[in-house]
Amino acid sequence: MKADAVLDVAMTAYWNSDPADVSVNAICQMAGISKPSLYREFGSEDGLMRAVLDSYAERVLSAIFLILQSGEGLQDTLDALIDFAAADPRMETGCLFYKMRAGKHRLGPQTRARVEEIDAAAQAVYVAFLSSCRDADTWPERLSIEAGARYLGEHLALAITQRASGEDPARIREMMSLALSALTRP
Amino acid sequence: MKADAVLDVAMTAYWNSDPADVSVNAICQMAGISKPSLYREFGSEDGLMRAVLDSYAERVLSAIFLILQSGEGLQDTLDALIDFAAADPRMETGCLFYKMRAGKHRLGPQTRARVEEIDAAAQAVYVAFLSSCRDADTWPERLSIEAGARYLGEHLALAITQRASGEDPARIREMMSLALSALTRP
DNA sequence: GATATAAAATACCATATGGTATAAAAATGA
DNA sequence: TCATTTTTATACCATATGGTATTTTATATC
Repeated sequence: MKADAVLDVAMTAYWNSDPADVSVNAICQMAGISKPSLYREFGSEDGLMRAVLDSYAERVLSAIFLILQSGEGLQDTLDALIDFAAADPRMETGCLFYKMRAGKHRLGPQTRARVEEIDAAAQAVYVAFLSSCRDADTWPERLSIEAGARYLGEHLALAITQRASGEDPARIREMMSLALSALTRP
Repeated sequence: MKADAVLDVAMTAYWNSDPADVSVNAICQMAGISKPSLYREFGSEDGLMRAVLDSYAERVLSAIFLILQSGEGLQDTLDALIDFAAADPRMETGCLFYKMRAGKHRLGPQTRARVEEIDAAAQAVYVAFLSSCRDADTWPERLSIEAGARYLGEHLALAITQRASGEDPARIREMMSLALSALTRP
């Protein structure tokens, strides 16, 4: 059994339920490998989670960053983000990164550090996006780019997290549209 | 040791960290009672949590409902809510109810049922509040009262949850103000 | 004061967790 | 073909969990 296959199994398991609710034993069983094999490959549960998060980041989070860098103007890009959060099938069971972030205190040191790195990277991407294409006419006065970026990030997380809890996509779309309209209304 | 004192100890423990991270053993130790005593009083961990949630609801959640029923107009009441979420010292470590709701799948049946009851009650209170004092001029067109109520509830939860994770109160206030401005802007 | 009764504390059980030592098996070398 | 080394799997360990049976302690009654 190759390490990539184990990573895949662990990722879908963590992703479909919650990292805190999936044990190492369960992953070994699902992947059909023994615990010593897993520990030789990843060192610890923390090491496994960190590897899963890395793999997840480049396979999924990059999709969000791509939307932000495609650059079709503020309103269109926000609409694309809303589409992604409320309708993309990949987010049907939520976002593994947000799940990890929500239970950050339960993570091991490696995984927690990666979560914080990714969080900072995402914030930087939001800032770059907003400063590249915000419209001075519709942007709220006295709202800094940084604050707008945090606002955007929080609402993306909120929408996708609601997705994981089975909320109606139409409602999620309505909520997120309403929230983000604060960034494009004069 | 009286049952009320145990309830108090359990409530602050659950509240300051997270219901999922506090064991029955730890509560017994903190309260200075034995496990059999606790189990005789509350039957199970689920029973204890349900009792704690009931006690919490009448001691804390009622404060939110009071703000909504005091009726000073839409904008003023929303400001009072923002104040409560971002600055009230009782919310410094977050809201126990929201913590339970966020980890709903980890709760026992009694507690989970209570969480859903309280959730529905809160939504009803928001609806009553909004329909009593919304201003047809500033209320967004094509936004139902129910959707507005959900929006309000979600942002209250978001703000208080951010409070629990140590976010800067000033930032929380800024975010929540921005979000709720969607309900009072023409 | 002796005894019956209610309360509480200790000790315990079954289970699950993350993690590892040891025994079995397979592959590799001669 | 036999010996050596490396990989794999079984069995195990220490710990923590929710929950109880049993023993000890205190209380009340006679």
